[in-house]
Amino acid sequence: MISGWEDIRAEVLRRIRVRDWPPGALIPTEEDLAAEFGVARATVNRALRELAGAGVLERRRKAGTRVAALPVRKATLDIPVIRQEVEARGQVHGFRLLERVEGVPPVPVTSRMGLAPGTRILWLETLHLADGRPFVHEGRWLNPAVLPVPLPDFAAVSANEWLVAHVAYATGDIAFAAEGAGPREAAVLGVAEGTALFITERMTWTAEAPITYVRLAHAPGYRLQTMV
Amino acid sequence: MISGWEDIRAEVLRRIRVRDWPPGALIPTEEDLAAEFGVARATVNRALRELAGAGVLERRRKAGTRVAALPVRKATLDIPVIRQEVEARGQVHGFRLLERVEGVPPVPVTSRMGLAPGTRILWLETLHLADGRPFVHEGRWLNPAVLPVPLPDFAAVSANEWLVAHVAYATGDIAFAAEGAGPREAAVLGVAEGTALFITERMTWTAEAPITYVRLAHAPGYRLQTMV
DNA sequence: GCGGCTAATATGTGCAGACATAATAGCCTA
DNA sequence: TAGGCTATTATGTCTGCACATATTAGCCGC
Repeated sequence: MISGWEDIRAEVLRRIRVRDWPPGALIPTEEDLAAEFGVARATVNRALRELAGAGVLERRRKAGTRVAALPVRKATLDIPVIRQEVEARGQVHGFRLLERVEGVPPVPVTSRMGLAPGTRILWLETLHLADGRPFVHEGRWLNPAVLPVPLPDFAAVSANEWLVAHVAYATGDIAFAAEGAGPREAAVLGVAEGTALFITERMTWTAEAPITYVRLAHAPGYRLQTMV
Repeated sequence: MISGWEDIRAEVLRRIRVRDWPPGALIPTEEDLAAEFGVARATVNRALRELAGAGVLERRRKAGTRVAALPVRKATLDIPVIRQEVEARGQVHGFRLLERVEGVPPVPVTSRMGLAPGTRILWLETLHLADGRPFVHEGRWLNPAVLPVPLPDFAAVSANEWLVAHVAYATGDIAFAAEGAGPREAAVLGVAEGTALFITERMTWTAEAPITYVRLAHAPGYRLQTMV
């Protein structure tokens, strides 16, 4: 017996998968489906809206709902705090603050952060450990102009966790790439120079000003995984 | 004037960002908010549900809704078909089928696909081009047992696009990693051996049987980007 | 036949009310 | 005091109705 929007979502997905409704096909209207399943239109709407959000359906007013021809798979990733990530593997998290200085970031960073050239901001370099072994090398530029004072001792509290607890973040973007280890990363992570490393880059903003730019270089073997 | 669930979502987000409601804090109940904004509870529910889905709020029955203390950023990635990805850059997509043979995949692949050891399946090796230059090296194991016959000429039509159009996919998972280029990848992509490459691995299943396992090795410079 | 206006239509969103469900807080008993 | 049961409560979901909005199909005039 079908009832509830999750049942309807499952049934619609089943019909798409067994090709009752092949890619590109127009499916019945919400009203028709509601009548067929014996539920209210709002319930069908909820189910179809979810499937459209997942990229399985394409909906347009008046035009109707059709099965996505080239399903742009929308994968959702959980980007946890590093400590949680390590602990989720059953390992013990630790970190060492390697450097804390003020300076002028390189041009690509200033431009991406939208800072005036020559602005001096805070640089933190941290090595995260899992069970005592190098896990991630973190390089972070922090804009002190938007931070509450006093700043903590970043050797005792991870910058990431202090920020989420004390700064009103707004938006950001994340990028992933693969790069060969530079001399500094190689030395800190204990790998040969040029070793392929998984890189995560994050920019965070308040409504107006940049908060922080982070570059994470993950130790070899790191994988970012998703379920679709 | 606030009305409509998107306005409410924005207002709640604003209060979180300006720390009216700091991380970990309990926010008013749906009923209270509905009264405050002069809307129906369903409207508030829609707004709060969206924010919970984005990882900004945590909701539990009876316990109420609280601002996520460690916001597990949920990033959504669009995983398009390679042709679309190339065309979105304003480049011309092309591809060359390098190899098509039947064989027994290596053990890690058979086990991940859940195939009996020794099963012979189809292997396709393809090089995707953007404006004529190497873009992605694709290695693909295909389970012919679940494919409709006749199989097409994969030199003329990309395996990926033929599959989405002709096979009832069901689920899959995606993983990203960084690896040094092997001899084959280096030769095909025109880079030095050991060059850091961005790797995408995809497994696709019908309800019961594995369909395909793909490994994509992206040419240097590739970035996977997200907006949060 | 062509261009533009209009009416029809499917989805988007809203409301008020209802019942379901999970999880806590507090009570009651041993 | 500890343990378990129960009432309470906030969210989860559903219904039936209504109106808004985008977009298409078709009509109409030229």
